[in-house]
Amino acid sequence: MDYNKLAELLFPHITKEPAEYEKIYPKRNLPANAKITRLGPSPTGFIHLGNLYGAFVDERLAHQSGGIFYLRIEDTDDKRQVEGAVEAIISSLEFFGLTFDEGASMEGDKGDYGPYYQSQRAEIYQTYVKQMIHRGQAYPCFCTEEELAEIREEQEHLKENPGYYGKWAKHRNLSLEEIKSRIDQDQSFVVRLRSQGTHDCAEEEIKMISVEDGIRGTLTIPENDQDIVLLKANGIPTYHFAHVVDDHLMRTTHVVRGAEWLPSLPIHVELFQTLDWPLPIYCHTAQLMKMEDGNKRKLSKRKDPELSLDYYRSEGYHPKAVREYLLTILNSNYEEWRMESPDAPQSSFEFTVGKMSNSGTLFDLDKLNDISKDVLVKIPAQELCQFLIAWAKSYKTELVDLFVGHETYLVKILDLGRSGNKPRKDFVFATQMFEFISYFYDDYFKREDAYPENVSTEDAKAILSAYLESYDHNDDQTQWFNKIREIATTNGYAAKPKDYKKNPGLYKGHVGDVSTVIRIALMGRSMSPDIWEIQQILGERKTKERIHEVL
RNA sequence: GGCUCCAUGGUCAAGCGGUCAAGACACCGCCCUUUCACGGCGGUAACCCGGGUUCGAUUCCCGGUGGAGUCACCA
Repeated sequence: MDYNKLAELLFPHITKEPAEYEKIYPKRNLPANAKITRLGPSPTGFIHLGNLYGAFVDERLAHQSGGIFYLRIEDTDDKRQVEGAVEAIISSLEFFGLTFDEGASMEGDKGDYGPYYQSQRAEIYQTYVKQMIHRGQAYPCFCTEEELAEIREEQEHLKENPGYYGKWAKHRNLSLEEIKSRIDQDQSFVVRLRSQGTHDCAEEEIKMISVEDGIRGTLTIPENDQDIVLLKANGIPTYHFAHVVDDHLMRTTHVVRGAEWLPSLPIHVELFQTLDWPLPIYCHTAQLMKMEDGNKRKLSKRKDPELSLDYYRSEGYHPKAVREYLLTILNSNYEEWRMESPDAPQSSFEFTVGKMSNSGTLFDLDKLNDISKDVLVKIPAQELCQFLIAWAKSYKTELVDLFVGHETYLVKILDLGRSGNKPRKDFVFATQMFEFISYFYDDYFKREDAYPENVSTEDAKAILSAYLESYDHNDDQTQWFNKIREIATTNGYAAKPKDYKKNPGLYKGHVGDVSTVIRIALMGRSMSPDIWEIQQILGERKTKERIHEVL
């Protein structure tokens, strides 16, 4: 077989030599230990927490080492393109604090190793494919979908491994004439790898290969024997081939990807070897799991829309909280570090791939919420106010007028009980925050809770009218509370909870019950920060009004 | 089904041949307290099973079992 002729027959339009690309995309001029990582999303526009989790690893590895983190769009599947998806991905990641040094961006490609859209790199891939054909490392395959299905059926019948390999690879050894005639008939073809591996032997002879994984250590896997598709009929490469060519030419040093790629690692290893390129360091991350029917399951794009990044954005989780959570599940020593350095910026933590867990991590909303509380309590009210406004503008437009123009009011509310050495940790995410402070806004104020059981309706009225009567907006907190004690006493409630505990028979309840009545009249619920402070913000008129309403 | 990965409390997760087997979340109790939080103290709760190796295995090896992933002209 004259491979030279074959290569020309198949790719007459390709005139460049691989060496030219090597020159255009030289080794990067960076310090020896600088890591080059990339995120390669397919533009379905959907990106979930699991993607962010992986992206974080990329970002940390690159930026901690003075390397490069770039964005490459893996749009080799034309059936799955979604309009505006790239923008959505970029803005999502940006929101959560992930920035790229290079690659696809809102303003177009950035950097010297582009184009960064795989769909625009057809000529590059074909150049390498042509070279492989020329060397006898690849060949055209004209099998139709039906033929492939037949092969599979027969393999299933014979209980052999499915796939296109060895003796099943029907077009592996077509003659040049045969190929020529099929081309003349305009038959479409794919280009396949002529795999050097063979499983067509006794089990113990199957060659195993070892790969050092950054997270998992030494991986021992059987070598590849599949004649996988390199180039699809439309001239666009499959993921496997695009990955190898791109990560080589873009000089990626660390390939971070989910564990679902582990089974195809042998393919990639063979490709790198065939092309005689050094292997990048693979880091196969554990999958983020979800509990379903008592079993853990990998997060899925289709099945778990509630785990899309947009879900967290719309619920109003603060990006810093999400990052903090991700970091704690990403590196087992992060939490410990955080306890020792509660105020250090996240970026000063030294992230290491070796500290990553390699079993699936269950996504834990409780934990996220808890972490979120700790994160939010440290954010100044002023900043929280801006955060709430930005959130409302995107996801809750009816609240915008409530906030904008009344920032001072909002800031006061958000700052309630947060000073001192035991600040309240009431806030978790925007939706919840607004719910929590909603009683400050008449349109959203509602009375939900009932008076305590030990307080009769008559007593409640008596307490409230006495409260209204003695109310002086200028009282300081102590004066105000002394009045409450008086009201408690005159109505048969203990002025101090301890008195009540000592002699429960002497009282109907204690001062706490009295304040609860007032609290419910004012806020509509039995849980809230300090009543006096709330009244100061609410103002005298509104305070009195609300008491009046229930009398 | 083949292949691969994984296996410590409900969840996340330290551990790397000898520990009373950390810690965090959740849960429960107590304290603080005018409510709810916050905070403090305490509590319930774990090494999948069976063989080895060893003076000694959660830790190393083998075999089960269980879970997950993957077997496309999708990534």
